[in-house]
Amino acid sequence: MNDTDVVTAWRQLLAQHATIVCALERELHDKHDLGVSEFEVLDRMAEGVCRSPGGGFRVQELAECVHLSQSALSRLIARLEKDGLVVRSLCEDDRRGVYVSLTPKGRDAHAEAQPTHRAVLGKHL
Amino acid sequence: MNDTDVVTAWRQLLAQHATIVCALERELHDKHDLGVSEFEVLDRMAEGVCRSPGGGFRVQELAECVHLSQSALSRLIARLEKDGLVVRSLCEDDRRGVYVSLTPKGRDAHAEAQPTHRAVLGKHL
DNA sequence: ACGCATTAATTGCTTGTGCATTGAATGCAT
DNA sequence: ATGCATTCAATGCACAAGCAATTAATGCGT
Repeated sequence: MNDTDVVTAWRQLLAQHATIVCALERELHDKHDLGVSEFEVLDRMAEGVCRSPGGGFRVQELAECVHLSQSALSRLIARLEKDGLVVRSLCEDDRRGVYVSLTPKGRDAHAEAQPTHRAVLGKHL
Repeated sequence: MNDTDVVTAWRQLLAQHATIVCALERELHDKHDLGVSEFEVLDRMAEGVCRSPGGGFRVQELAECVHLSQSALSRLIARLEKDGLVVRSLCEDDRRGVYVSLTPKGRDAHAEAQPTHRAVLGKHL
């Protein structure tokens, strides 16, 4: 792959990313009052990946899932918690850590938003 | 393409984007004191696309090129101008607008950074 | 048992971004 | 010529993200 091709591919990636993120941001925010990162976190949690043996999700793991820094995730979780979509609980076996879990309300919010999310992706991929 | 495939593709896109942007940000900032968006703008200008007949580049056009809002571009141009990499000049035929042009220093900065940029892309694509 | 490096998460601070607004210039219709 | 909607760029404002420092808990070595 020569330089020109690489740059072309990169720009295509940038363009596609920008288009989709922008569309998702708009739709998710307007219809469900959720940001893209917020939905992505709810989505991972609803799926159950990143689940720790204890039954909750560790902030660190979620951060890696959605490609955010741990500080960004910490605040994102705080926002979700303020809206009642997740709860933080102490984890017994390592009291430095926190378990984050979906509330029923969070599960509902995700279930409502998922079709919108899929629809936007479907349209653009 | 079913839902699962779409989501898989989307996550792959997100992951790739995150990885590359992160790597670029680090390398460009450390070695050339440039952000990714800043470089992208310099790159487009050095290429000469988005060039207006007047000889400069309009803010609006550059904004579309790099997928940023008009206001973000305005401030980005201001940063580049502060560093002496571009200059703003009045455009005669439409005095609402401005022409942005690369300075020799800006051209040099781009020429220095481009290999780094290409190298990172090459490694990840 | 004690210190010390390490790890988890939060918080202070700075910066970049988008939306909405503003100010200036344009051009079109009357 | 005058008014009015439109367009270009800049700015006020709010907010999300990263880095660095902080706090708390863990565990490893001696």
